[in-house]
Amino acid sequence: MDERGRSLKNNNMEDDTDLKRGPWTAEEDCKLINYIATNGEGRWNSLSRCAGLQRTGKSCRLRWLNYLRPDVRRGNITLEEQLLILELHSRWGNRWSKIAQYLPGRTDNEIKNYWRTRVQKHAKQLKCDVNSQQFKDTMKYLWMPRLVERIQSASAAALTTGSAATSSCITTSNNQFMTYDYNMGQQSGVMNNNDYITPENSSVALSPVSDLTEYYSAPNPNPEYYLGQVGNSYYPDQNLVGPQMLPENYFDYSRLLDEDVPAMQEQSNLNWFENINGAASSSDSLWDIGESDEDFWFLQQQQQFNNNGNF
DNA sequence: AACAACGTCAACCGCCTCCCC
DNA sequence: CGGGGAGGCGGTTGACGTTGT
Repeated sequence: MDERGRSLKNNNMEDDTDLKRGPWTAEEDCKLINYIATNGEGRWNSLSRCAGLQRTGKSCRLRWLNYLRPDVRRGNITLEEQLLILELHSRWGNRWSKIAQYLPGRTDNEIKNYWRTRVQKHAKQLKCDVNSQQFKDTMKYLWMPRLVERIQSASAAALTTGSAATSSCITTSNNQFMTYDYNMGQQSGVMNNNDYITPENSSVALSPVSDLTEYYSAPNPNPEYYLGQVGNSYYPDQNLVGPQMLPENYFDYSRLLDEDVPAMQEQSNLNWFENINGAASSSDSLWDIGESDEDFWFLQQQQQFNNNGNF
């Protein structure tokens, strides 16, 4: 037992002096993987014993679900995923496991961590409570449209390079993306994550401070108008930017229904989101919400809101 | 170079629900 | 029906890495 494990509190299990806690070793991982590969998962307490692991059943379950499962996705939360998390959280609040159902390969823990580290950080910067109406409005009318704008810009950039309309991407285990041609039904190329679009190499200019008037010159006072009532959410004036402007395989998450989940889960091995809009998944550190220019942008917009009483 | 502050995320805790006997 | 075990969930912690001073 390591120092960390030794220092942790007893969790009220029956005589658990032999139970190990703290970080998992490669050997333990190996035991767990091999056992589940042979016998399947479930019955975690007996699984732990039979696999020769000195861990609680809960610990085994958590390690498997959050880390060792073959379809667990690792790495940056994409723009689409960020948008979906914001949208679903606005509907369901901290129902992390429910939200995670809509993000194949992502765990509730990962989404929860994302929310706490990124989203709550913004609330803190804006000096408002993450559950306040003010912050919800900021998300709904600023952050989410901004994400949509960035997704679109990335898609448009990909279109000009001829890679997005009929192709999608599948993440490989070594952090490469196979472009996949729907029409041809075959792998059409491989590129490294680093090849993805960034503000530096994009052929489409993306202003660091977006022009909100393009979308929001006359905001509809009814929030439902932006949340699922229009074909594609967040585009109140479809003459300006509407569904017809979007790539044909762009995902309209306003259509998400509970019954979609099983089918989405079936697709999880193909990394569903990258399939929807591969090039827009260029969510590296330069594009992620949370970078300093984005922070500045939000603060600026928030200040404007405070002055005018609207966006 | 050293230290502090901050961010990330794996892992744990405690409570709740479900299900079996 | 109810007691108890197992599993699931949301909240929290703390080690470790990164960034700033």
